[in-house]
Parts: sequence; C-alpha cells; structure tokens
Amino acid sequence: MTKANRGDLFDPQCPTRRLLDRIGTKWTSMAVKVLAEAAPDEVRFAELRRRMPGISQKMLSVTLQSLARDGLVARRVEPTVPPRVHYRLTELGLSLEGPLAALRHWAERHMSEIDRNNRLEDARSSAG
Amino acid sequence: MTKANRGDLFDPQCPTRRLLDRIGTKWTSMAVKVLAEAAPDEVRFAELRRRMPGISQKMLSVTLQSLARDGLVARRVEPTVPPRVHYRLTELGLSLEGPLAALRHWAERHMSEIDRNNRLEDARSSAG
DNA sequence: CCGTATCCGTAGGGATACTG
DNA sequence: CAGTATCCCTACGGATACGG
Repeated sequence: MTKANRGDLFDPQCPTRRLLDRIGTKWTSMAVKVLAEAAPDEVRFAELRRRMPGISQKMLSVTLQSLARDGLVARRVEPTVPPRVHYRLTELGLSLEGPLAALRHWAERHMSEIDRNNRLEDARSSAG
Repeated sequence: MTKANRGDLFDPQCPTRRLLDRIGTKWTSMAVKVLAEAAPDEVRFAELRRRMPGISQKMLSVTLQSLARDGLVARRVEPTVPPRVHYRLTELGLSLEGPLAALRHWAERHMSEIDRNNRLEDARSSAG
C-alpha cells in the first residue's frame, strides 16, 4: 500500500470517503444486500424492484448502473422481446458483503441506543 | 431482535439505512477515525480541526454535535477564558470503530480496482 | 419489460462574518 | 478558542412521462 493510500481519510481521494460516497447513497447498500441474499443466482430488474419496496424505477436503474460501472454488479441482457435483464454480484461485490454485514450487525445491535441517546437530549433541551 | 428490526433494509426506519445516513455524511467517518486514533485521550476542537484538513469550523461543529447527540462522542468543557472543549469517543463510539475499520480496510484494498473498472467503462463508451 | 429524460423540492455542506 | 448565523450552490433523489 502506498503512503498516499495508507490512511489519509483527509485526502479528497481517500478510498474510504469515496467508498462511503457510494454505499452511502440511499439504495446502494440495500441493493447489495438483496443481491447478496440471492447470490450466486441472478435477479431480474422487476424482481429487484419488488424486493426493494419504495424504490422508483429511475433510482433502481441509476443504482444498478453505478454498481455495474464500479464492477460490483454484473449485468446480463436476454435479447428477447421484451428484454429480460439479470443482475448478480461479482466477486468484488461479494467481497464487500462481509464488511457491510458487520456494519448491519452493529446497526441492529446499537441503533436503539442511539435513538435513546437522542431522546435524552431532546428531553434535556425542552426541560431547559 | 424483533421482526421489525430483523433485516428490513426496506423499512425507512431500517437501522442500517439510518446508520449509513449518519456515517455517510462527509466528515463523520473521518472524525470517528481521528478520535479513535487518539483514544482513550481527548482531543480539543482546534486540534481536531488541524487533523481534518479541509473541514470548516461550521462543519466540524455540526459533525461533533451530531455525534455527541447520538452518544458516540463525549464533550467536556473547561470553563476557562477562552474555553477549551475536549472530545473523545464513548464506549459506543469505540464499538463502531471495528466495523468502520473493516470498511476502511476493504476500501484500501479494493477502491483501485473500482477505479480501474470505471476507466474501462469510460474507454468502452468513448470508443464504442 | 427495462430503461431514459425532464422537472423540481429539499438537504448537505462551503464561505463568510459575527458572538461569548 | 469555540460556536452560531446567514447566504448560496449543488447533488440526491422523487414524480412523471416518454422511448426501444
């Protein structure tokens, strides 16, 4: 690992910051999770949409394009009419699942405590 | 763990989505890292600012307030003139370092491959 | 069926100047 | 020194309509 890459979270090119810019977008972590659950099988566009309630057609398309561009997701088109498009995680995408799962685990265990802390602060500020 | 909390990344209240909304903001992961490196010692506001090049006074303040509100960071004011304010990670904050470090590690190992994939796509679109 | 284009509201976050 | 207030710009992302 080079010095420039080592740990400079300060560098705008910092890999961690740039990774978070990706998985921090609203639907990305969800898409990775759904595809990871299906892996190694592919999932069709419409099926993904059903498994991600609330997502718009546009945002699913944008999210998948971004993931495909990054090489985290592979896209396969069946040249039928109408076309069927299938998605699956690549090896790279699958390798991200571990760290993401760790984060999910932490969230599931600790977000309620964060909520409680926020409620305590609310009470404090309104009480004076 | 309740069913509602189980794994519904779909729920707008999904803990993972909400965690990412926090650590995904521009300076939060950086602040946690800097504080984690200093732990268990405290770090003063101005010192944090020096260790986070590029951050504005406003954003450092906002970021620390948010972390303090969540109970990830503890704030201690020395009532001197001028005041000195010290910050450190709480136990909760420290517990987040593990998952975050895993993500950083992945980023350091794999972001270059993501960059390469993007360059390949660029070449493809301009050539094709 | 799968995307793309357009329009637009909102929130993140930078620059700057001001208080205790 | 630490924090707040204001202004403003931009990008995310929702709704909707259209195209292959």
